[in-house]
Amino acid sequence: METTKVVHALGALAQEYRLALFRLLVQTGKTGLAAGAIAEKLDIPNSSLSFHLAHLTRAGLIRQRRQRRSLIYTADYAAMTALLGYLTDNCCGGAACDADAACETPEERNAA
Amino acid sequence: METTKVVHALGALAQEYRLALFRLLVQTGKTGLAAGAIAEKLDIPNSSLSFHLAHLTRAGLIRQRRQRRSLIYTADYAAMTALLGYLTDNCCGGAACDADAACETPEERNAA
DNA sequence: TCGATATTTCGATAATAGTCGAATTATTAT
DNA sequence: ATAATAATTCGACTATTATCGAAATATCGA
Repeated sequence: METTKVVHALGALAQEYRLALFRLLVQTGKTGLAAGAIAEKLDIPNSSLSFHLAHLTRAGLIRQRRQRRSLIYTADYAAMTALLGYLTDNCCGGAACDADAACETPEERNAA
Repeated sequence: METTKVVHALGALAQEYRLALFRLLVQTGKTGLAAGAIAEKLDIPNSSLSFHLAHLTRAGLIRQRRQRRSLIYTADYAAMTALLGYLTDNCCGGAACDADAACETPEERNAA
């Protein structure tokens, strides 16, 4: 993953609404959610949501498909895996940030 | 790690110079680098670098210490580990993005 | 203390990001 | 075809980000 893509992906997630939106889609899984349903869940105007959806799409983190009148959005897990891969490979390296630490369970992480 | 902090950390890394800067500090390890040395390596004016250093510091990703006349900057590995922990816990979940995938070696990741 | 060195802060400017109502486009049901 | 529904694009605005020279601050050596 080249750094330009990484910067775009990080920028796409670096906003409250977009991070919440992406988490929502990750939780929802491959069935995805329609734009309208997302706008309702996040309590945000449609036009604002469109802006953020476009941002995440440009960054390659989410995908769009049509289902009847609705546009369904889903998280692109592969893109997220690639981003995490880049970060662990290039932005980690200290003793506290090696492969084992990255693979701790959430419980182990909280205990640290 | 609360989402506000996550957003700030992601935003701090979501810029070419800052990502390069953070990677540089990660590579350098706990000995760190003086601001001047960083400016030289990244070929960026001192005042611009200061702006980016402040940004990363505010986000809690780097630390500063004084050594004679120089300010030495180091990566905060724990902060990065916490960020990666949040992302793997909250922004992953699909079959292609589970704990095993996150713990693949770089070689395994490239092969996928 | 005085000059030299290291870095930050200030100030001005250009560019980008975020917000949201209104208008527009696309799709479907009747 | 036409009305209803779903979502995007447009436009106008405000706020934040990025850039960099010049001035200010802090530390050290002689």
